[in-house]
Amino acid sequence: MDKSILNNYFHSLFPIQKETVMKITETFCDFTLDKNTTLLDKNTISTKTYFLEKGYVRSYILNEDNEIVTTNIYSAPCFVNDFLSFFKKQPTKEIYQTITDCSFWETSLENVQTNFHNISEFREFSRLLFVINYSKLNDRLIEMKSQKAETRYLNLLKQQPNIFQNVSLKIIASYLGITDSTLSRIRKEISKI
Amino acid sequence: MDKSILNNYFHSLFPIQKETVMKITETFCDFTLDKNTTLLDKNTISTKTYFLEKGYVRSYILNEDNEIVTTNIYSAPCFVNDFLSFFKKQPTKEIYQTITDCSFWETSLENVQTNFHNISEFREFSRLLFVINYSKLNDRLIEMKSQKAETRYLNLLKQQPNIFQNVSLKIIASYLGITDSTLSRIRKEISKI
DNA sequence: ATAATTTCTTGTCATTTATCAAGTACTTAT
DNA sequence: ATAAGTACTTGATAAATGACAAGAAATTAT
Repeated sequence: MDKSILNNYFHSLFPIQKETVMKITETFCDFTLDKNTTLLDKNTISTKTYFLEKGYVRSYILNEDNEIVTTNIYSAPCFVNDFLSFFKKQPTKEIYQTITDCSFWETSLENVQTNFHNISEFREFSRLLFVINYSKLNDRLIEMKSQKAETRYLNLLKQQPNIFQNVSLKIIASYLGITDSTLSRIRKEISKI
Repeated sequence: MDKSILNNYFHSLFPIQKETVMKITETFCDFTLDKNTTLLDKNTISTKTYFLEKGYVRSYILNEDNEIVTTNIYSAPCFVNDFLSFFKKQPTKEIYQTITDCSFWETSLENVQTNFHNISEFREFSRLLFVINYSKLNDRLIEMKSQKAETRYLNLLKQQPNIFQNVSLKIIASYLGITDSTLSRIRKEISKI
């Protein structure tokens, strides 16, 4: 039950006292999942918030033709949450699945609420997480609209090279919004130079 | 100084007492802007949060070739915010500009902070706004990755028909991530049927 | 160790969308 | 009222990406 990675995550984002963090993470419980295991299924209501301590997770949807569209790739350490489902108790549209063996910490909405309303630093932290996540998503949408596939690939390679060591090209292609054949061709073209 | 639209916006999203809303919006001040006016410029730090009471606003970035990429279209009533700039005091990447004549309410970060830490209903409301905005953005990214331009156009037409009465096709095309000629051809194709 | 499955690559061809350029229809400013 | 600018459309052509299929390489299961 070593909570150092979880606790350090709070410190890394926000100036906050050691005791406050310990109080916040007091209710977190740990568990592990093997690779290719569902963390949170489609059409369920997420009752927990998850902190990914180690490993890689992705979220995806199935489109009309039942093809997988990867919506996000999470690489530890980070929180993994379906905000709409967790905070508004709505059924998930996406499926969350481990890509590698993973270790997590989890806590309930009830505990989050207690902390949110009683610990001002946790409120600030929560809001900061939203701001950061929103901003990242916004950047991805801008990139998706204004850059071609090759540029998006090169950006990802630069910004998250670790993903390429741990996630299959099939998943990465789907995350970039292209087919795996197109990704393969892009990589071939780049390797020529 | 009729705050009814502003106040009603709170009630429409969240069960909350009349008195609480009045306390929250007490510090909001109103102002108007003519069409095609900059609300928040690039590379500035947003010191206010804005509520759009009437009119249409868009945010956009200029890409490498100095072409406009419309990132969002806001139609009243709604909050208009650059979260990263407002909450993390970072310079804006986007430019926020009125599309039509607009009326706004604004308040400072200081006031938001006071409410956030003192009024539990405001905390819940703030978080709800984040959850909703995040979820909308996520849906747009999924659509952008998995649907072709014609489908994205038809979805927008269905979900926000009012935009088409108030925003030029040039801006709508840029919002949809396509050129205005492509949008023109899509509309021609659809009108044939 | 072998078979089965999945991932990755590559070829051919089709579809979607962009680019550039020109013309018409509106709006806005003087 | 006229000129200037902007929005919208359309044509011809090019670029980006997808669809489908087949084979090679890697991984997983038995």
